[in-house]
Amino acid sequence: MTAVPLHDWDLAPREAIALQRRLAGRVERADRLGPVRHIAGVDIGFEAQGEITRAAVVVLAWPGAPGGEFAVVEEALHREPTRMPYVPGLLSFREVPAALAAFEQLTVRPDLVMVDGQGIAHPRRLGVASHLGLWLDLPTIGVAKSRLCGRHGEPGPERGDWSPLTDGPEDEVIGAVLRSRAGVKPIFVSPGHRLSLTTALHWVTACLGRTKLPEPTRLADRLASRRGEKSR
DNA sequence: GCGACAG
DNA sequence: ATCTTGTCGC
Repeated sequence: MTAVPLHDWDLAPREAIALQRRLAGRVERADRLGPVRHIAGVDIGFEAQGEITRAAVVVLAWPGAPGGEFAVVEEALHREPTRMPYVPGLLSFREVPAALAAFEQLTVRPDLVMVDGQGIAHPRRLGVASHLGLWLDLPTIGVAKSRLCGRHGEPGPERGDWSPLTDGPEDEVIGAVLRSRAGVKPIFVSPGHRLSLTTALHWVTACLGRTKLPEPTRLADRLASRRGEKSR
């Protein structure tokens, strides 16, 4: 095997970019999902002025209740010293190691994973969702709150309306700008690994509750930012 | 050289 | 991402 050892997470920007180019070629954009019974949400937060990284994973049962509520099957939180600063385009090297550690705590292996960040909607087509998907060998979807690269028009006003996110000279479609809630800034959805954009949109839409973010990501976000203790 | 830039 | 109060609106 030509597996990259874990210590190679600490690479100089130059090498990290070269690695992304190689890994991008291994990302699968065609659907390869099994039956979906468990959907996970992943997000990373920080504490102590960014010195400590908090990786949170929340596993939900599919399907949920009619009202858009899902049963939480399991939660995992991993804390570790932050390994590197935020560098646009190299986010996965900062967040994926901690996310993998959190996944190791799980007793159930999710069938689909939603990650806070971009999938292939990345300069080298290897956003954090794609990178994590490759390491876990699981279908992943990138759900970002803002744009990293690409061009797009304004999506329609209704929940579910979306417009394609394109990039490059060939106008390659790399994701979708989705109106997840009326009257709110849209979210950026892109395939991470092992699924198409159409399928990614299907699942993100299916997991929308009353808020802007789909439930998996929203709950992971809350746990990573330790907001679960507050407001109660 | 001048912007743009997930979390 | 995180630091932070009140405030506008359903």
